[in-house]
Amino acid sequence: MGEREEEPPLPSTTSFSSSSSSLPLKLTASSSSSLRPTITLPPRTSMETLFNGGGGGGGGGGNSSGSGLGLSGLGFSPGPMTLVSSFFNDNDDCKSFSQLLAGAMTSPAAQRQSLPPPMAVEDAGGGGGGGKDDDKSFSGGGGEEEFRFQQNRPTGLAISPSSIFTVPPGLSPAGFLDSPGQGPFGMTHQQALAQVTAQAAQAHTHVHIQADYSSSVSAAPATSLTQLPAFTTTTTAHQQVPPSIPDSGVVNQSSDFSHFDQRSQPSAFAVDKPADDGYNWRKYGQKQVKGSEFPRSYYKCTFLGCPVKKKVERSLDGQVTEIIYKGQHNHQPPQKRAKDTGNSNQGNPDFASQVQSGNLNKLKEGTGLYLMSKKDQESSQATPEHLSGTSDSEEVGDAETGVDEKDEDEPEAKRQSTEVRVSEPASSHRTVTEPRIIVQTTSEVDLLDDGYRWRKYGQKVVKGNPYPRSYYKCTTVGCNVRKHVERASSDPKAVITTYEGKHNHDIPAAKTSSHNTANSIASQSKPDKVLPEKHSLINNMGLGNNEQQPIARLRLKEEQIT
DNA sequence: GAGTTTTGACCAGCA
DNA sequence: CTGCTGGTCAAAACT
Repeated sequence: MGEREEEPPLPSTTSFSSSSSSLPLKLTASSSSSLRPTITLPPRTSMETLFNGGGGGGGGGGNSSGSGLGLSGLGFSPGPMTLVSSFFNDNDDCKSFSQLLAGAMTSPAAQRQSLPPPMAVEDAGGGGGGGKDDDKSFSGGGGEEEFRFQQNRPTGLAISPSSIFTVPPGLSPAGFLDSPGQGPFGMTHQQALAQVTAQAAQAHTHVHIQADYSSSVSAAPATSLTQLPAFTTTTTAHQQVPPSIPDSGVVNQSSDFSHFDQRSQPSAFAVDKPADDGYNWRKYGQKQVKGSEFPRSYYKCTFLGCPVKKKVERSLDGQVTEIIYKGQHNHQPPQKRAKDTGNSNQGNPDFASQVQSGNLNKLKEGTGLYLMSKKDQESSQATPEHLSGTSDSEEVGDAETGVDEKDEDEPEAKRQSTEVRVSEPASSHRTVTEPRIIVQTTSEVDLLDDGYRWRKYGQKVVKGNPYPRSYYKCTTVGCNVRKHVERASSDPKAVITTYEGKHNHDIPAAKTSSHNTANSIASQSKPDKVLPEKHSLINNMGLGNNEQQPIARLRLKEEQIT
Protein backbone atom coordinates (compact mmCIF):
# COMPACT_ATOMS: atom_id res chain seq x y z
CA MET A 1 0.00 0.00 0.00
CA GLY A 2 2.13 2.49 -0.15
CA GLU A 3 -0.03 4.95 -1.26
CA ARG A 4 -0.74 7.15 1.43
CA GLU A 5 2.14 7.64 3.21
CA GLU A 6 3.29 10.02 5.24
CA GLU A 7 1.98 12.23 7.46
CA PRO A 8 3.87 14.00 9.79
CA PRO A 9 4.56 11.54 12.31
CA LEU A 10 3.76 12.32 15.78
CA PRO A 11 6.32 12.47 18.34
CA SER A 12 6.58 9.13 19.69
CA THR A 13 6.82 10.23 23.16
CA THR A 14 5.80 13.22 24.97
CA SER A 15 5.33 13.95 28.53
CA PHE A 16 2.03 14.54 29.90
CA SER A 17 3.25 16.94 32.32
CA SER A 18 3.92 19.37 29.70
CA SER A 19 1.19 21.71 29.00
CA SER A 20 -0.36 21.92 25.71
CA SER A 21 1.73 24.80 24.93
CA SER A 22 4.78 22.92 25.63
CA LEU A 23 4.31 20.40 22.98
CA PRO A 24 2.52 22.08 20.31
CA LEU A 25 3.49 21.21 16.88
CA LYS A 26 3.52 24.07 14.67
CA LEU A 27 2.52 23.62 11.24
CA THR A 28 3.01 26.55 9.13
CA ALA A 29 2.36 26.59 5.58
CA SER A 30 3.55 29.23 3.43
CA SER A 31 3.78 29.19 -0.19
CA SER A 32 5.39 31.32 -2.64
CA SER A 33 2.16 31.57 -4.37
CA SER A 34 0.24 34.65 -3.77
CA LEU A 35 -2.43 32.80 -2.07
CA ARG A 36 -1.41 31.63 1.24
CA PRO A 37 -4.39 30.52 2.94
CA THR A 38 -3.51 29.18 6.20
CA ILE A 39 -4.87 25.97 7.32
CA THR A 40 -4.73 25.23 10.86
CA LEU A 41 -5.13 21.69 11.66
CA PRO A 42 -6.24 20.58 14.94
CA PRO A 43 -3.44 19.36 16.92
CA ARG A 44 -3.29 15.75 17.09
CA THR A 45 -2.41 14.06 20.07
CA SER A 46 -0.58 10.94 19.87
CA MET A 47 -3.68 9.40 21.09
CA GLU A 48 -5.57 10.68 18.28
CA THR A 49 -3.12 9.53 15.93
CA LEU A 50 -3.36 6.28 17.44
CA PHE A 51 -6.96 6.31 16.93
CA ASN A 52 -6.94 7.64 13.58
CA GLY A 53 -3.71 6.46 12.83
CA GLY A 54 -2.72 5.05 9.90
CA GLY A 55 -4.63 2.90 8.23
CA GLY A 56 -3.03 0.13 7.76
CA GLY A 57 0.05 0.34 7.12
CA GLY A 58 -0.17 -2.36 5.22
CA GLY A 59 0.18 -0.44 2.66
CA GLY A 60 2.75 0.61 1.15
CA GLY A 61 3.54 -1.73 -1.07
CA GLY A 62 6.29 -3.10 0.16
CA ASN A 63 8.68 -0.67 1.09
CA SER A 64 7.41 2.41 -0.25
CA SER A 65 8.24 4.73 2.35
CA GLY A 66 5.17 6.49 2.64
CA SER A 67 2.73 4.40 1.26
CA GLY A 68 1.82 1.86 3.57
CA LEU A 69 -0.52 3.14 6.00
CA GLY A 70 -1.41 0.20 7.69
CA LEU A 71 -3.40 0.01 10.67
CA SER A 72 -1.03 2.26 12.18
CA GLY A 73 -2.53 4.83 10.10
CA LEU A 74 -5.67 4.06 11.79
CA GLY A 75 -3.98 4.53 14.94
CA PHE A 76 -3.72 0.98 15.57
CA SER A 77 -0.36 0.82 14.55
CA PRO A 78 -0.05 -2.59 13.52
CA GLY A 79 3.29 -3.27 14.30
CA PRO A 80 4.52 -6.61 14.17
CA MET A 81 1.67 -8.75 13.96
CA THR A 82 2.79 -10.75 16.80
CA LEU A 83 2.70 -7.97 19.17
CA VAL A 84 -0.42 -6.69 17.86
CA SER A 85 -2.03 -9.95 18.06
CA SER A 86 -1.14 -10.05 21.64
CA PHE A 87 -3.13 -7.02 22.15
CA PHE A 88 -6.05 -8.54 20.66
CA ASN A 89 -7.84 -11.30 22.17
CA ASP A 90 -6.38 -14.57 21.61
CA ASN A 91 -9.51 -15.46 19.96
CA ASP A 92 -8.99 -12.84 17.47
CA ASP A 93 -5.65 -14.03 16.65
CA CYS A 94 -6.34 -14.52 13.07
CA LYS A 95 -8.36 -11.52 12.54
CA SER A 96 -7.04 -9.01 10.21
CA PHE A 97 -6.81 -5.51 11.23
CA SER A 98 -9.65 -4.71 8.99
CA GLN A 99 -11.73 -7.22 10.66
CA LEU A 100 -10.90 -5.85 13.94
CA LEU A 101 -11.61 -2.48 12.74
CA ALA A 102 -14.85 -3.50 11.34
CA GLY A 103 -15.74 -5.01 14.59
CA ALA A 104 -14.80 -1.92 16.35
CA MET A 105 -16.87 0.10 14.14
CA THR A 106 -19.72 -2.05 14.73
CA SER A 107 -19.25 -2.08 18.36
CA PRO A 108 -17.16 0.65 19.73
CA ALA A 109 -17.27 -0.75 23.11
CA ALA A 110 -16.09 -4.02 21.93
CA GLN A 111 -13.44 -2.32 20.07
CA ARG A 112 -12.18 -0.62 23.04
CA GLN A 113 -11.72 -3.82 24.72
CA SER A 114 -10.23 -5.70 21.95
CA LEU A 115 -8.36 -3.13 20.09
CA PRO A 116 -4.93 -2.18 20.95
CA PRO A 117 -4.31 1.16 22.29
CA PRO A 118 -4.01 3.82 19.84
CA MET A 119 -0.70 3.81 18.35
CA ALA A 120 1.32 6.67 17.62
CA VAL A 121 0.98 7.78 14.26
CA GLU A 122 4.10 7.23 12.61
CA ASP A 123 3.99 7.35 9.16
CA ALA A 124 1.32 5.32 8.74
CA GLY A 125 1.59 5.41 5.39
CA GLY A 126 4.90 5.07 5.42
CA GLY A 127 4.40 2.28 4.06
CA GLY A 128 6.78 1.49 6.24
CA GLY A 129 5.01 -1.42 6.71
CA GLY A 130 5.30 -2.31 3.34
CA GLY A 131 4.15 -5.57 2.25
CA LYS A 132 5.73 -7.38 4.99
CA ASP A 133 3.99 -5.55 7.55
CA ASP A 134 0.84 -6.40 5.97
CA ASP A 135 1.57 -9.94 6.06
CA LYS A 136 2.72 -9.98 9.52
CA SER A 137 0.51 -7.51 10.97
CA PHE A 138 -2.88 -6.31 10.33
CA SER A 139 -4.13 -6.31 6.97
CA GLY A 140 -3.38 -2.75 6.93
CA GLY A 141 -0.25 -3.42 8.45
CA GLY A 142 1.50 -0.58 9.90
CA GLY A 143 5.11 -1.01 10.01
CA GLU A 144 6.99 -2.17 12.89
CA GLU A 145 7.77 1.32 13.48
CA GLU A 146 4.35 1.98 14.39
CA PHE A 147 4.31 -0.88 16.59
CA ARG A 148 7.33 0.21 18.27
CA PHE A 149 6.00 3.56 18.48
CA GLN A 150 3.18 2.27 20.44
CA GLN A 151 5.37 0.64 22.80
CA ASN A 152 7.11 3.79 23.37
CA ARG A 153 4.00 5.59 23.95
CA PRO A 154 3.22 6.21 27.46
CA THR A 155 0.33 4.27 28.50
CA GLY A 156 -1.24 7.22 29.89
CA LEU A 157 -1.47 9.14 26.81
CA ALA A 158 -4.18 11.43 27.43
CA ILE A 159 -5.90 13.05 24.73
CA SER A 160 -6.38 16.42 25.79
CA PRO A 161 -8.89 18.48 24.35
CA SER A 162 -6.85 21.23 23.28
CA SER A 163 -6.19 21.87 19.81
CA ILE A 164 -6.69 24.38 17.26
CA PHE A 165 -8.25 23.50 14.10
CA THR A 166 -8.19 25.99 11.41
CA VAL A 167 -9.09 25.16 8.00
CA PRO A 168 -7.81 27.04 5.09
CA PRO A 169 -10.13 28.15 2.47
CA GLY A 170 -9.31 25.32 0.30
CA LEU A 171 -9.43 22.94 3.12
CA SER A 172 -12.33 24.13 4.98
CA PRO A 173 -13.53 21.86 7.68
CA ALA A 174 -16.68 21.67 5.87
CA GLY A 175 -14.86 20.18 3.08
CA PHE A 176 -13.58 17.56 5.31
CA LEU A 177 -16.89 16.87 6.67
CA ASP A 178 -18.46 16.90 3.36
CA SER A 179 -16.05 14.81 1.69
CA PRO A 180 -17.82 12.59 -0.68
CA GLY A 181 -18.46 9.16 0.36
CA GLN A 182 -18.01 10.01 3.86
CA GLY A 183 -20.47 11.34 6.03
CA PRO A 184 -19.92 14.80 6.96
CA PHE A 185 -18.33 13.63 10.02
CA GLY A 186 -16.43 10.78 8.80
CA MET A 187 -13.16 12.49 9.01
CA THR A 188 -11.01 12.29 11.96
CA HIS A 189 -8.45 14.56 13.16
CA GLN A 190 -5.77 12.62 11.63
CA GLN A 191 -7.55 12.34 8.48
CA ALA A 192 -8.05 15.95 8.35
CA LEU A 193 -4.51 16.52 9.13
CA ALA A 194 -3.36 14.07 6.62
CA GLN A 195 -5.36 15.65 3.99
CA VAL A 196 -4.22 18.98 4.90
CA THR A 197 -0.73 17.91 4.69
CA ALA A 198 -1.17 16.28 1.44
CA GLN A 199 -3.04 19.18 0.18
CA ALA A 200 -0.46 21.49 1.32
CA ALA A 201 2.06 19.54 -0.48
CA GLN A 202 0.00 19.61 -3.53
CA ALA A 203 -0.50 23.21 -3.36
CA HIS A 204 3.16 23.46 -3.23
CA THR A 205 2.63 25.46 -0.28
CA HIS A 206 5.05 25.73 2.40
CA VAL A 207 3.74 24.15 5.47
CA HIS A 208 5.73 24.10 8.51
CA ILE A 209 4.57 22.01 11.32
CA GLN A 210 6.53 22.10 14.35
CA ALA A 211 5.86 20.60 17.58
CA ASP A 212 7.04 22.17 20.62
CA TYR A 213 8.06 19.62 23.00
CA SER A 214 9.39 20.10 26.30
CA SER A 215 12.77 18.67 26.60
CA SER A 216 11.25 15.84 28.41
CA VAL A 217 9.10 14.95 25.61
CA SER A 218 11.47 13.21 23.43
CA ALA A 219 12.71 11.15 26.20
CA ALA A 220 9.43 10.44 27.67
CA PRO A 221 9.47 6.97 28.94
CA ALA A 222 6.79 4.70 27.95
CA THR A 223 5.42 4.87 31.34
CA SER A 224 5.15 8.54 31.41
CA LEU A 225 2.07 10.14 30.27
CA THR A 226 2.26 11.53 26.91
CA GLN A 227 1.17 14.89 26.16
CA LEU A 228 -0.01 15.59 22.82
CA PRO A 229 0.87 18.83 21.37
CA ALA A 230 -1.66 20.86 19.68
CA PHE A 231 -1.48 20.53 16.05
CA THR A 232 -2.14 23.18 13.62
CA THR A 233 -1.39 23.35 10.06
CA THR A 234 -1.34 26.12 7.70
CA THR A 235 -1.40 25.64 4.10
CA THR A 236 -2.01 27.65 1.15
CA ALA A 237 -5.43 28.06 0.11
CA HIS A 238 -6.47 26.87 -3.10
CA GLN A 239 -5.74 23.49 -2.15
CA GLN A 240 -8.68 21.42 -1.96
CA VAL A 241 -9.05 18.67 0.34
CA PRO A 242 -9.38 15.41 -1.34
CA PRO A 243 -12.83 14.25 -1.17
CA SER A 244 -11.93 11.17 0.47
CA ILE A 245 -10.66 11.55 3.84
CA PRO A 246 -10.50 8.48 5.83
CA ASP A 247 -13.10 8.33 8.37
CA SER A 248 -11.21 8.13 11.48
CA GLY A 249 -14.31 7.47 13.28
CA VAL A 250 -13.87 4.01 12.24
CA VAL A 251 -10.64 3.96 13.81
CA ASN A 252 -11.94 3.89 17.18
CA GLN A 253 -9.41 2.33 19.21
CA SER A 254 -9.38 0.66 22.41
CA SER A 255 -8.15 2.90 25.00
CA ASP A 256 -6.80 0.26 27.12
CA PHE A 257 -3.15 0.84 26.99
CA SER A 258 -2.58 -1.67 29.60
CA HIS A 259 -2.52 -4.16 26.86
CA PHE A 260 0.57 -2.66 25.50
CA ASP A 261 3.85 -3.47 26.74
CA GLN A 262 4.87 -0.48 28.60
CA ARG A 263 8.45 -1.28 28.31
CA SER A 264 10.03 1.58 26.67
CA GLN A 265 11.65 0.89 23.46
CA PRO A 266 13.20 4.07 22.52
CA SER A 267 14.48 3.15 19.23
CA ALA A 268 11.59 1.11 18.29
CA PHE A 269 9.72 3.89 16.81
CA ALA A 270 12.31 4.83 14.44
CA VAL A 271 11.07 4.70 11.02
CA ASP A 272 12.36 6.23 8.00
CA LYS A 273 9.21 6.27 6.23
CA PRO A 274 7.51 9.49 6.03
CA ALA A 275 4.11 9.90 7.36
CA ASP A 276 1.39 9.00 5.07
CA ASP A 277 0.11 11.96 3.25
CA GLY A 278 -1.69 10.12 0.59
CA TYR A 279 1.14 9.98 -1.84
CA ASN A 280 3.74 7.43 -2.51
CA TRP A 281 7.27 8.31 -1.77
CA ARG A 282 10.60 6.84 -2.52
CA LYS A 283 13.54 7.56 -0.40
CA TYR A 284 16.47 8.62 -2.42
CA GLY A 285 18.85 9.80 0.16
CA GLN A 286 19.66 10.37 3.73
CA LYS A 287 22.09 12.68 5.25
CA GLN A 288 23.16 14.06 8.50
CA VAL A 289 22.45 17.69 8.34
CA LYS A 290 24.56 20.10 10.18
CA GLY A 291 22.77 21.82 12.93
CA SER A 292 20.46 18.96 13.31
CA GLU A 293 21.10 16.13 15.58
CA PHE A 294 18.91 13.95 13.52
CA PRO A 295 19.48 12.55 10.08
CA ARG A 296 17.44 13.87 7.26
CA SER A 297 15.84 11.60 4.77
CA TYR A 298 14.97 12.64 1.28
CA TYR A 299 11.92 11.39 -0.48
CA LYS A 300 10.52 11.85 -3.91
CA CYS A 301 7.00 11.35 -4.98
CA THR A 302 6.98 8.17 -6.95
CA PHE A 303 4.34 9.40 -9.29
CA LEU A 304 5.80 9.63 -12.71
CA GLY A 305 6.74 13.15 -13.47
CA CYS A 306 5.77 14.49 -10.13
CA PRO A 307 8.42 16.86 -8.84
CA VAL A 308 7.37 16.81 -5.27
CA LYS A 309 9.96 15.96 -2.73
CA LYS A 310 10.03 15.93 0.93
CA LYS A 311 12.58 15.91 3.62
CA VAL A 312 11.99 14.13 6.83
CA GLU A 313 14.01 14.36 9.93
CA ARG A 314 13.58 11.83 12.60
CA SER A 315 14.95 11.63 16.00
CA LEU A 316 16.88 8.66 17.12
CA ASP A 317 13.85 7.14 18.54
CA GLY A 318 12.09 7.42 15.29
CA GLN A 319 10.04 10.40 16.02
CA VAL A 320 9.65 12.71 13.20
CA THR A 321 11.05 16.02 14.06
CA GLU A 322 10.46 17.71 10.82
CA ILE A 323 8.89 17.16 7.51
CA ILE A 324 9.38 19.51 4.68
CA TYR A 325 7.43 19.24 1.52
CA LYS A 326 8.70 20.83 -1.55
CA GLY A 327 6.97 21.22 -4.80
CA GLN A 328 3.49 20.62 -5.90
CA HIS A 329 1.96 17.35 -6.87
CA ASN A 330 0.79 17.34 -10.40
CA HIS A 331 -1.52 14.48 -9.79
CA GLN A 332 -4.10 13.25 -7.42
CA PRO A 333 -3.14 11.18 -4.47
CA PRO A 334 -3.08 7.55 -5.38
CA GLN A 335 -6.32 5.89 -4.68
CA LYS A 336 -6.03 3.04 -2.41
CA ARG A 337 -8.30 0.29 -2.87
CA ALA A 338 -10.29 -0.46 0.09
CA LYS A 339 -8.85 -3.45 1.58
CA ASP A 340 -10.27 -5.73 3.81
CA THR A 341 -13.63 -5.76 4.70
CA GLY A 342 -14.62 -4.06 7.50
CA ASN A 343 -14.35 -0.65 6.36
CA SER A 344 -17.47 -0.74 4.48
CA ASN A 345 -18.89 1.55 6.94
CA GLN A 346 -16.88 4.24 5.65
CA GLY A 347 -18.88 4.29 2.65
CA ASN A 348 -16.18 6.33 1.32
CA PRO A 349 -13.91 4.29 -0.77
CA ASP A 350 -11.23 6.71 -0.23
CA PHE A 351 -11.66 6.52 3.36
CA ALA A 352 -11.07 2.91 3.47
CA SER A 353 -8.19 3.18 1.25
CA GLN A 354 -6.74 5.96 3.15
CA VAL A 355 -7.20 4.34 6.37
CA GLN A 356 -5.53 1.35 5.19
CA SER A 357 -2.97 3.24 3.44
CA GLY A 358 -2.19 5.02 6.53
CA ASN A 359 -3.13 8.37 5.36
CA LEU A 360 -3.54 9.35 8.82
CA ASN A 361 0.05 9.17 9.49
CA LYS A 362 0.54 12.74 9.90
CA LEU A 363 -2.02 12.72 12.39
CA LYS A 364 -0.31 10.08 14.08
CA GLU A 365 2.17 12.58 14.82
CA GLY A 366 -0.15 12.72 17.49
CA THR A 367 1.50 15.49 19.04
CA GLY A 368 -0.58 18.43 18.98
CA LEU A 369 0.57 20.67 16.40
CA TYR A 370 0.20 24.29 16.36
CA LEU A 371 -0.01 25.27 12.94
CA MET A 372 1.27 28.46 11.87
CA SER A 373 3.00 29.74 8.94
CA LYS A 374 5.81 32.01 9.34
CA LYS A 375 5.40 33.12 5.94
CA ASP A 376 1.99 33.75 6.92
CA GLN A 377 3.23 35.94 9.53
CA GLU A 378 5.24 37.68 7.05
CA SER A 379 2.61 37.70 4.52
CA SER A 380 -0.91 37.91 5.54
CA GLN A 381 -1.90 35.62 2.79
CA ALA A 382 -1.19 32.58 4.69
CA THR A 383 -3.06 33.73 7.60
CA PRO A 384 -6.06 32.06 8.95
CA GLU A 385 -8.00 34.88 7.74
CA HIS A 386 -7.41 33.81 4.35
CA LEU A 387 -8.72 30.61 5.31
CA SER A 388 -11.70 32.13 6.71
CA GLY A 389 -11.90 34.23 3.76
CA THR A 390 -11.68 37.35 5.73
CA SER A 391 -9.33 39.94 4.64
CA ASP A 392 -8.08 41.04 7.96
CA SER A 393 -4.41 40.91 7.96
CA GLU A 394 -4.40 41.35 11.64
CA GLU A 395 -5.48 37.94 12.37
CA VAL A 396 -2.72 36.53 10.47
CA GLY A 397 -0.07 36.87 12.97
CA ASP A 398 -2.16 36.08 15.89
CA ALA A 399 -3.91 33.36 14.27
CA GLU A 400 -0.80 31.49 14.27
CA THR A 401 -0.70 29.47 17.30
CA GLY A 402 2.92 29.17 17.34
CA VAL A 403 5.75 30.86 15.75
CA ASP A 404 8.56 29.05 14.34
CA GLU A 405 11.47 31.15 15.02
CA LYS A 406 13.57 29.27 12.66
CA ASP A 407 11.30 29.94 9.87
CA GLU A 408 11.30 33.51 10.62
CA ASP A 409 14.97 33.50 10.49
CA GLU A 410 15.02 31.69 7.29
CA PRO A 411 16.18 33.56 4.32
CA GLU A 412 13.46 34.97 2.30
CA ALA A 413 14.34 32.77 -0.58
CA LYS A 414 13.76 29.67 1.35
CA ARG A 415 10.64 30.84 2.83
CA GLN A 416 9.25 31.56 -0.47
CA SER A 417 10.08 28.24 -1.76
CA THR A 418 7.05 26.17 -2.01
CA GLU A 419 7.31 23.61 0.54
CA VAL A 420 5.48 22.24 3.39
CA ARG A 421 7.33 21.75 6.49
CA VAL A 422 6.21 19.74 9.37
CA SER A 423 8.48 19.63 12.23
CA GLU A 424 8.34 18.35 15.68
CA PRO A 425 11.39 19.38 17.46
CA ALA A 426 11.65 16.83 20.07
CA SER A 427 13.57 18.92 22.41
CA SER A 428 13.17 22.39 21.25
CA HIS A 429 11.15 24.78 23.23
CA ARG A 430 8.84 26.91 21.38
CA THR A 431 6.38 29.38 22.52
CA VAL A 432 2.96 28.86 21.32
CA THR A 433 1.12 31.88 20.42
CA GLU A 434 -2.50 32.03 21.13
CA PRO A 435 -4.63 32.37 18.14
CA ARG A 436 -5.96 35.78 17.74
CA ILE A 437 -9.54 36.34 18.26
CA ILE A 438 -11.05 38.12 15.46
CA VAL A 439 -14.58 38.72 16.32
CA GLN A 440 -15.94 39.33 19.71
CA THR A 441 -19.32 38.00 20.24
CA THR A 442 -21.73 37.45 22.96
CA SER A 443 -20.96 34.88 25.49
CA GLU A 444 -22.93 31.79 25.58
CA VAL A 445 -22.74 28.31 26.74
CA ASP A 446 -20.82 26.05 24.62
CA LEU A 447 -22.88 24.08 22.30
CA LEU A 448 -21.02 21.03 23.15
CA ASP A 449 -21.43 20.08 26.67
CA ASP A 450 -18.20 18.61 27.70
CA GLY A 451 -18.60 19.23 31.35
CA TYR A 452 -16.85 22.53 31.44
CA ARG A 453 -18.29 25.94 31.20
CA TRP A 454 -17.46 27.91 28.18
CA ARG A 455 -17.82 31.45 27.16
CA LYS A 456 -17.96 32.30 23.56
CA TYR A 457 -15.49 34.96 22.81
CA GLY A 458 -15.32 34.98 19.12
CA GLN A 459 -16.83 33.87 15.95
CA LYS A 460 -15.71 33.90 12.46
CA VAL A 461 -17.03 32.94 9.14
CA VAL A 462 -14.83 30.65 7.27
CA LYS A 463 -14.67 30.76 3.62
CA GLY A 464 -16.56 27.97 2.13
CA ASN A 465 -18.65 27.50 5.15
CA PRO A 466 -21.78 29.47 5.67
CA TYR A 467 -21.64 28.74 9.33
CA PRO A 468 -19.31 30.74 11.55
CA ARG A 469 -16.64 29.20 13.47
CA SER A 470 -17.04 29.88 17.10
CA TYR A 471 -14.38 30.33 19.72
CA TYR A 472 -14.90 29.50 23.34
CA LYS A 473 -12.92 29.97 26.44
CA CYS A 474 -13.27 28.07 29.62
CA THR A 475 -14.99 30.35 32.04
CA THR A 476 -13.04 29.14 35.00
CA VAL A 477 -10.77 31.81 36.29
CA GLY A 478 -7.23 31.12 35.45
CA CYS A 479 -8.04 28.43 33.00
CA ASN A 480 -6.87 29.21 29.55
CA VAL A 481 -8.41 26.36 27.78
CA ARG A 482 -10.15 27.27 24.60
CA LYS A 483 -12.10 25.41 22.11
CA HIS A 484 -13.26 26.07 18.66
CA VAL A 485 -16.49 24.83 17.36
CA GLU A 486 -17.17 24.77 13.71
CA ARG A 487 -20.18 23.54 11.92
CA ALA A 488 -19.97 21.65 8.76
CA SER A 489 -21.16 23.68 5.89
CA SER A 490 -23.08 20.79 4.60
CA ASP A 491 -24.72 19.99 7.81
CA PRO A 492 -25.13 22.45 10.60
CA LYS A 493 -25.52 19.61 12.94
CA ALA A 494 -22.09 18.48 12.23
CA VAL A 495 -19.59 20.12 14.42
CA ILE A 496 -15.90 20.04 14.64
CA THR A 497 -14.66 20.86 18.04
CA THR A 498 -11.09 21.46 18.79
CA TYR A 499 -9.58 22.06 22.15
CA GLU A 500 -6.57 24.03 22.99
CA GLY A 501 -4.81 23.90 26.27
CA LYS A 502 -5.63 21.96 29.30
CA HIS A 503 -7.96 22.62 32.13
CA ASN A 504 -6.27 23.42 35.35
CA HIS A 505 -9.33 22.66 37.33
CA ASP A 506 -12.01 20.14 37.81
CA ILE A 507 -15.16 20.04 35.90
CA PRO A 508 -17.64 22.39 37.38
CA ALA A 509 -19.93 20.63 39.74
CA ALA A 510 -22.88 21.67 37.78
CA LYS A 511 -21.59 19.78 34.89
CA THR A 512 -20.15 16.57 35.96
CA SER A 513 -18.02 14.30 34.02
CA SER A 514 -17.36 16.03 30.87
CA HIS A 515 -16.35 12.84 29.38
CA ASN A 516 -19.54 11.26 30.17
CA THR A 517 -21.33 14.15 28.84
CA ALA A 518 -19.32 14.19 25.80
CA ASN A 519 -19.88 10.59 25.36
CA SER A 520 -23.50 10.96 25.68
CA ILE A 521 -23.45 13.65 23.19
CA ALA A 522 -21.36 11.67 20.94
CA SER A 523 -23.61 8.78 21.31
CA GLN A 524 -26.35 10.94 20.11
CA SER A 525 -24.54 11.61 17.01
CA LYS A 526 -24.07 8.61 14.89
CA PRO A 527 -21.42 10.14 12.79
CA ASP A 528 -19.18 10.64 15.61
CA LYS A 529 -17.54 7.38 16.04
CA VAL A 530 -14.31 8.68 17.15
CA LEU A 531 -15.20 10.94 19.89
CA PRO A 532 -16.74 8.43 22.13
CA GLU A 533 -13.76 6.32 21.83
CA LYS A 534 -11.49 9.05 22.69
CA HIS A 535 -13.33 9.88 25.73
CA SER A 536 -13.41 6.39 26.77
CA LEU A 537 -9.84 6.21 26.15
CA ILE A 538 -9.14 9.08 28.31
CA ASN A 539 -11.18 7.63 30.99
CA ASN A 540 -9.41 4.43 30.84
CA MET A 541 -6.20 6.16 31.06
CA GLY A 542 -7.38 7.65 34.19
CA LEU A 543 -6.60 11.04 33.02
CA GLY A 544 -8.71 13.40 34.81
CA ASN A 545 -9.96 16.41 33.21
CA ASN A 546 -7.57 18.22 35.29
CA GLU A 547 -4.89 15.98 34.22
CA GLN A 548 -2.74 17.38 31.69
CA GLN A 549 -4.53 16.84 28.60
CA PRO A 550 -3.19 16.39 25.23
CA ILE A 551 -3.09 19.59 23.58
CA ALA A 552 -5.06 18.84 20.66
CA ARG A 553 -7.99 16.80 20.13
CA LEU A 554 -10.28 16.99 17.27
CA ARG A 555 -13.75 15.94 17.56
CA LEU A 556 -15.88 15.38 14.67
CA LYS A 557 -19.30 14.87 15.70
CA GLU A 558 -22.74 15.58 14.94
CA GLU A 559 -24.04 17.93 17.43
CA GLN A 560 -27.47 18.02 18.66
CA ILE A 561 -28.39 21.48 18.01
CA THR A 562 -31.47 22.70 19.54
C1' DG B 1 11.29 -9.09 -10.98
C1' DA B 2 9.92 -4.63 -9.58
C1' DG B 3 10.25 -1.27 -6.44
C1' DT B 4 12.33 0.62 -2.35
C1' DT B 5 15.98 1.40 0.99
C1' DT B 6 20.65 2.07 2.17
C1' DT B 7 24.69 4.57 1.85
C1' DG B 8 28.94 6.39 0.05
C1' DA B 9 30.16 9.55 -3.41
C1' DC B 10 29.47 13.42 -6.28
C1' DC B 11 27.87 18.03 -7.37
C1' DA B 12 26.42 22.79 -6.69
C1' DG B 13 25.86 26.85 -3.92
C1' DC B 14 27.66 29.79 -0.52
C1' DA B 15 30.87 32.15 2.57
C1' DC C 1 40.12 28.92 -4.38
C1' DT C 2 38.96 26.25 -0.48
C1' DG C 3 36.02 24.31 2.71
C1' DC C 4 31.50 23.44 4.25
C1' DT C 5 26.90 22.05 3.66
C1' DG C 6 22.81 20.43 1.55
C1' DG C 7 20.89 17.86 -2.08
C1' DT C 8 21.16 14.22 -5.39
C1' DC C 9 22.95 10.16 -7.69
C1' DA C 10 23.56 5.42 -8.18
C1' DA C 11 24.98 0.77 -7.10
C1' DA C 12 24.12 -2.75 -3.91
C1' DA C 13 21.04 -4.78 -0.84
C1' DC C 14 16.64 -5.62 0.64
C1' DT C 15 11.51 -6.36 0.62
